[in-house]
Amino acid sequence: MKFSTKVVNWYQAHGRKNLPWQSQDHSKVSPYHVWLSEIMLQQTQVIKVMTYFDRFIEALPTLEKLANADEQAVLSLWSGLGYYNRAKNLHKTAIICQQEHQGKLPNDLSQLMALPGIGRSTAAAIMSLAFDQAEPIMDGNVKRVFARHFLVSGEPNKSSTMQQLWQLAEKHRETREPAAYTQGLMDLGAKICIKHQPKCQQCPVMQSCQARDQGVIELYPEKKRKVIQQEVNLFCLLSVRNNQVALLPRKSAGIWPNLWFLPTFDSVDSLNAIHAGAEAQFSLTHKLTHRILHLHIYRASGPIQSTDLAWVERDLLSERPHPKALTHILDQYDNHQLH
DNA sequence: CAACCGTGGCT
DNA sequence: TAGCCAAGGTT
Repeated sequence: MKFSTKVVNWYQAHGRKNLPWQSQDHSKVSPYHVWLSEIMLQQTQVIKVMTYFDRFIEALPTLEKLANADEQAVLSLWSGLGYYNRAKNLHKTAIICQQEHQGKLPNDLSQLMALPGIGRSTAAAIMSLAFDQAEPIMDGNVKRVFARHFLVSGEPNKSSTMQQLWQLAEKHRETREPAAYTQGLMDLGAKICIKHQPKCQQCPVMQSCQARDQGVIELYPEKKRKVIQQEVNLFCLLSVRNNQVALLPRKSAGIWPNLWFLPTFDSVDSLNAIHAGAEAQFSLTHKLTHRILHLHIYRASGPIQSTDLAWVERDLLSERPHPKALTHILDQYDNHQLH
């Protein structure tokens, strides 16, 4: 039996069929739902996406409503999910679909890849899951399954490694049931061919797995090269009064683009230059993928001068897109107030 | 290419 | 604990 057939059969028996963006009836699968889920799931675990997905669809049930929404509203629905350019690109793509694709996601791999935030794997996932076309994906799960099964060495993100993986993916394309195959591969990676202690006894392709045959399963795929996290000190002004907090919108590029956060400076001097007498309150560390942020929180000594400044009711913070770090800072502030 | 871009759970 | 990394894409 072919590799892909084994995966499809396994999916029918053991795969996930009740995720919020799935439908038992394939003719009812919504490309909009599939696309949104794929974007949310980039570098993000399924369990976390669940609540965000439902809330998002409830607020913006159609691609048209997404296109007509404010970017701030879209970012608000994304608050806490991370990688905020995903949300900005989602919004941009919805607008492009309205203008150039009759209000729909194009049923075409190249046209999908031309849209902001949609790369080859996401485009292929939409093609197979939403349109039932035989386009192979190559996400983290599939990389692990393929690297083990076909013994693909090399750093997983190196172009030469990716090239080998894509070649294998194309070779093992499934034309009869593309959606079941794609979902089956991802489920296999998520449930069976997991990083530590994979459940090979439950794996439909165990017999042909080369890494298992050679007893090197946990050595594949190779580890990613470690990126050095640069440490950054940021100096933030925290002003709270009458249950309101003073926030500024961040720049449209860099960390937390267009999100609301405390007025922030990159040195004490630049903070003092504008806010002489600001008083240090507490510090906390916030880790990003490539940065370790040391956030030093100061209490403003006087009024903050800025035309963009907004005093936001803390109870209404959900209406303003903001990073998790702001929540952490306010939690810390509350703790300090209590003691 | 390699850096950039969040967050949280697991070991 | 500290590292690893999850349904990646863009610049």
